[in-house]
Amino acid sequence: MAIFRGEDLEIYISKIKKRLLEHNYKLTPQREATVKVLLENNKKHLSAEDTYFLVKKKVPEIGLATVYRTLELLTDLGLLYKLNFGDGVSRYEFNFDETKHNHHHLVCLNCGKVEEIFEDMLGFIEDKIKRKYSFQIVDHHLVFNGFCSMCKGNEEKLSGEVS
Amino acid sequence: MAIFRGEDLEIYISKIKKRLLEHNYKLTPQREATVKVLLENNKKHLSAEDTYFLVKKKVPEIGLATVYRTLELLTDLGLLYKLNFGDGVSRYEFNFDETKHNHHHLVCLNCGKVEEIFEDMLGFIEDKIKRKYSFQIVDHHLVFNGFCSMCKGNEEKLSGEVS
DNA sequence: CTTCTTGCAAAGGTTTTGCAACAGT
DNA sequence: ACTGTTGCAAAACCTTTGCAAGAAG
Repeated sequence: MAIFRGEDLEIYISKIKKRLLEHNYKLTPQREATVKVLLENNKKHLSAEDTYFLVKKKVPEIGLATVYRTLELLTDLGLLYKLNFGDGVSRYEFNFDETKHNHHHLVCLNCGKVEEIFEDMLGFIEDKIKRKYSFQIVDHHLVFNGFCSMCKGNEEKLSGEVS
Repeated sequence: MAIFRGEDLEIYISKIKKRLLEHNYKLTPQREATVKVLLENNKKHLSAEDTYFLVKKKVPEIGLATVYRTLELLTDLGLLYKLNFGDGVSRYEFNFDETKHNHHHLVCLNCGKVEEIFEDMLGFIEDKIKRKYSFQIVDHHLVFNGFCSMCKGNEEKLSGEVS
């Protein structure tokens, strides 16, 4: 998925505006700035506070609560995906193909880096689950924890640690 | 994985005691009661507070902080697995086979029920990730969101909701 | 003794909410 | 006017931490 800038960004924002209007919500300057920040930094999995500080550069008077409310709104509309990597904060990324959230995350236990991989390898698993458990799958969330290529080899000094 | 009670429970607790002692920790009455509660309710994915109230029945004077500290300790020792279903609290379950966390969760978007499925279907995916991304996998966490067999058919009245 | 452990209370950090003011239609 | 939206501050919420007292070897 390409990074959004320039015209692409404007096109995507107008799509979002349309979607908001369909639900009787407005694309206010605060919301637009938030959306832009999220689109421009989509691979960084921004937290609410990350987003807040970046939006503040565009709209200095914005409040943190507004960012939270915008994130919640966009998530409820299915435009954003709320992620949790276990670090105590929710992180967000755009859900470009709203029907399928077909990528996964590799979270390094040492440096904390989050790498995205864009392969939906779960098709056959989903089919099996649908059949076997009568469960209608809407989305999935797959996280692999381990050691990234840079940190590999350092895990010995970590594995024995107990808090 | 069988539910633990009676003798099985005692055997498992003595294993845990041994593990704690290896790391110079004691199996105090508070810790033992916490472990018992977790073992007796392992399928319920208890939160810290859930656990606290259940432990309080056995050891009324226990404090919430002690439960948190016990959960952290057991998690650090690899005996517990800390789960996050996106509802704002951490939940815990025993990690019986400590080498592999090979089951997944089906979380219903309507009733919130969490169903466990005990199939590790990710072997070939892990192999691919190891090769392609030079990522050393330690664990994985797979959650499917959707509608359980009981709630299927009710999703229409939910899908349009916005907060 | 010495070290680990506990309970309580306080603090920490993230997220939500109440409310009066504001904006757009 | 009416409804949605905002910023601020306060509250709510989960979790962690400081500390003096307690327990165990």
